[in-house]
Amino acid sequence: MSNAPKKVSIKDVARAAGVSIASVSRVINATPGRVSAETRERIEKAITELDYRPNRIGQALRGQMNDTFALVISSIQNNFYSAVAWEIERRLNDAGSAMLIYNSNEDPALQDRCLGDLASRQVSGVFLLCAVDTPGLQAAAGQTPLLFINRRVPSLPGVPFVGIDDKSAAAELAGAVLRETGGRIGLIHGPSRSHTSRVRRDGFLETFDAAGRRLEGDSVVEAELSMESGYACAGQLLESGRYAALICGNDQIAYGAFRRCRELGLTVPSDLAIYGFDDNPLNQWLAPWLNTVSVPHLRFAEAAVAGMMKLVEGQRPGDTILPYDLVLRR
Amino acid sequence: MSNAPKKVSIKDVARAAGVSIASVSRVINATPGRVSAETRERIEKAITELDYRPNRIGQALRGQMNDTFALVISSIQNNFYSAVAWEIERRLNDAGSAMLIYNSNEDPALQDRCLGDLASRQVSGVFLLCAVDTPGLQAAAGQTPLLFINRRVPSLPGVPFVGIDDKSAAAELAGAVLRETGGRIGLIHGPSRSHTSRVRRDGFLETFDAAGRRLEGDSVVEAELSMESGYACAGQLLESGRYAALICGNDQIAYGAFRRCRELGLTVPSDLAIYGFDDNPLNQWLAPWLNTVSVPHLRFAEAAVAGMMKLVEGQRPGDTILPYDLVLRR
DNA sequence: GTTGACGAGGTAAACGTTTTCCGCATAGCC
DNA sequence: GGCTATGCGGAAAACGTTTACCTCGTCAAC
Repeated sequence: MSNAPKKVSIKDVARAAGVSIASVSRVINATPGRVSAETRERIEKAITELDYRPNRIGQALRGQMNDTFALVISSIQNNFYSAVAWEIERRLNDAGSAMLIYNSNEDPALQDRCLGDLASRQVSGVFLLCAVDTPGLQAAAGQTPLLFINRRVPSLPGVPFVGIDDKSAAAELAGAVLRETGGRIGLIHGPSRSHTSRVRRDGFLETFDAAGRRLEGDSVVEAELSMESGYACAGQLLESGRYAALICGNDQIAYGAFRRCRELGLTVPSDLAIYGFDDNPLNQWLAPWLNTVSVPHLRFAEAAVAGMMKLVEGQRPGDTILPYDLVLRR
Repeated sequence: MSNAPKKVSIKDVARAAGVSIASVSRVINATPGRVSAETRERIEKAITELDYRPNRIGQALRGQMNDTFALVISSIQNNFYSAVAWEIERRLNDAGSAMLIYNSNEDPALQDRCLGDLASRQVSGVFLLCAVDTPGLQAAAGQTPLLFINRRVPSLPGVPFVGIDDKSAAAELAGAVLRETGGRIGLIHGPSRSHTSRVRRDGFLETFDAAGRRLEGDSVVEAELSMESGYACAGQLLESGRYAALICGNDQIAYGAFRRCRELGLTVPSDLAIYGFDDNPLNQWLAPWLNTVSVPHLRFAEAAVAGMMKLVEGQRPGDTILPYDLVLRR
């Protein structure tokens, strides 16, 4: 404890090697052709002997850069988001960068607090895993490289986006529902505040309309993207009658619906089929009853990191629309 | 994009208010009795007008402190760990701090890479959510405030710990198993490399011994703390005979075992009961069949943050042993 | 022998803060 | 009026880097 061994700085290395700090810096940064082989060797020896590691704070202050990224996630409970977050972390770490993490909880004020905090930390870039449109977001857009994942904010078309074609995925899932059931269909979609949720909802509804099986108004309800809300909305729906299938705006909502069905004595999927969206990696272990759209979270992370790297180099990457898969479990 | 509006620094505020940067700093830090009310007011006006926020990098460089903490988590897949992590993040954010996150994946080399990276980032403290004993950990212990959560490292008794009494929890759970089943019992415990896993295993085995129902050697297998490993080990166990109950080292293992049972045509819990450990918050939604020990993840986070705050203030908080609950679902 | 180029390495400024030290008034005291 | 105490505020050093600029040899070319 206490008497911490003094941190070793570039000065100590310079002194140990008998050179100036400039030369040490040149060795660290592998500046080409500025230091002789013999001096370089001496410095490297001193570095390993002292176990010196350049202080990132000093580097950041001087170079305005940080090798630190931030990820703002809108729902800590959503395991699909977690999975994406972790994959991003892994890739950033492999690249020698670190990741700050913030939860915005879909709350505009909280999101802005996060973004403000970030600004004062000089991060190199920010991943937004489902952002909401706020003044703070608009302000941040001019200051820091931003990248949207899974949900875009229409008022910021210049910010690159990584996601899937939600509309067509929703339409395909709706097609599968139509094929597999002739009974009554319920829809619990996400909040219309979210662009992605709106697009999915429209994909579902338009497909049903086109097939001549328009959903009645009381078969469609709006939920938050949470298990609790799915539970509540499923209860509301199911007390007004029998359903053959429930389509949910994402897997979290589906989990809530599942619990409600169980409590009502309904067996899934024999009494009623449940459809979700995202394909949480946990599903194959715990939710074999869930039909869903598999969104490739690994490729999300990959594309997001690649896009961010371009961004920090000053390029302007385009949007990345990834393929998805229908997962129909019986 | 590009032409980013120049960041506003303390100098700009000083110029705008017609004072020196020292005075601005005094206002920011609320240094008592060093600046007159009228000057303070002028400075505060300039601050809000320019929307100035002190640069944390500069502050960190000067003050050797960062208001940034790190959390190293050993398994990204474990939702219980995620839940704890998120609760810590929330509390740190409320306190105006940020959280860097790292995944060690139970890999000693990866953990040491994380700790090395952390050292160069001058973090204020590190939460270790299930650490493994490595040279890098020993080195970090002298440099930075450390706090163990859920798993201690016996060779570092000086580092505070937040957790439960795993031995007695395991014994209680084993007692419940004995009470509820007269059939054959299998145990899939965690890796003996982990102190916590060893303690839990001993708690189980000693209770069975004491009750005169010693488990035969082939009813006990060692798994990693993952669903995949639980799946594999459950397969190994179940091919050697029928079991009335399977006790798993944690919930992740139990999920894997559940999937194996399902694939073997066994119904849980009527054909066979499954017992886990941790009580992942998801269980109440997706795993109503799972008996487990409920570890209070909110209080973990609370105690961990409180302990860390003491640590950064130079105090030496003691270990925190929290209460647990048996969750027996029928 | 003078010049120029080039290679190696040092000096010092700059990044944005905090904090120590100092100076300048004003006020209070004799 | 001279003295000190006090309150306010500025100057500058320091934190650990990077990098633009400079200096000093050495060597080749004329």
